[in-house]
Amino acid sequence: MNRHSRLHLEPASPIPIYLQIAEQLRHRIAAGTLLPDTELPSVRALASEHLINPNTVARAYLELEREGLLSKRRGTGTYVSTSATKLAATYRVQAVRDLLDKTIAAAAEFGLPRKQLRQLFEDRLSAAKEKSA
Amino acid sequence: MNRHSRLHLEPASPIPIYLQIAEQLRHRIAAGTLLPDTELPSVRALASEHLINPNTVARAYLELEREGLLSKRRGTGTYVSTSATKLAATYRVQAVRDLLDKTIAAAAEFGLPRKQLRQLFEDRLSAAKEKSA
DNA sequence: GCCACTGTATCGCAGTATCGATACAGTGAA
DNA sequence: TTCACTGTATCGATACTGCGATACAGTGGC
Repeated sequence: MNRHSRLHLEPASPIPIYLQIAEQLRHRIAAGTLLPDTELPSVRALASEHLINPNTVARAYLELEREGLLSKRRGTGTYVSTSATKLAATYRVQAVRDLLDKTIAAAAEFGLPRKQLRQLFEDRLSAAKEKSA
Repeated sequence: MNRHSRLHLEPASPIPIYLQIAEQLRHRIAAGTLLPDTELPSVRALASEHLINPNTVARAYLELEREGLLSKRRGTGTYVSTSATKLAATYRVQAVRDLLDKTIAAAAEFGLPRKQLRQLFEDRLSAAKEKSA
């Protein structure tokens, strides 16, 4: 089994643990840190490492399996699926697309002109740039 | 009491009733359909009209009071506050701003280049335009 | 076959949120 | 003061969610 750097889990967070796990694995897959066909830690191994329940890990794995990022074989283990890297990227683009649609819908719904929405978008983009710099 | 067109409530919706009420009132206030200083239906009146509990209406009113859109006087009634129209508008702009920030953060977090994000934004904007046309 | 490892299914507990029933409290006109 | 109207506070039923304990089931090396 490969060496994985520990996940960063916050039990006190309002975000459920299984979603924290899923998101961090998704991120690593998209970033190429977790390569296709890599074997993941067993649900028990990851669970005991983080002092949580194996089912909680299983639930995270299930999420990612549904997204096509992981493939599981009972009795054998859980693996990053072959096409995962590309999939994870498109999955994340889709997430951004959804957020954009939601934003645009919210703006349209109360009659914010397209021009102002564009302006706002550019504003926030610069604001984000400032912060990161 | 003024004549208000009925709210459209869906008890089966996953969105809580009190939020449905709040959102629709917010919308009417921002749109100028509900003018400042207008008296709203009493919690009991609105509740019995929609066959729900007065407390559910009260909770919606409470939300809007916190946002400064309504002002309540026990024993007297609930009124659209004087500066509500402007407030509601800024409230909604803020909502869009928050969504934009969330979107930009999501894009940045997995390294989507600004250029592509802009492209995506324009894409979705046109897509929305198509749909509305 | 045996055994130690995989993932999975079932059950129950605890925390939380929505909403209703009901009782409480303030206001103002008669 | 009285009464009919306002909003408010309290309590409980119900549903849902996250997650743990525990038992079940498949796989492969010995």
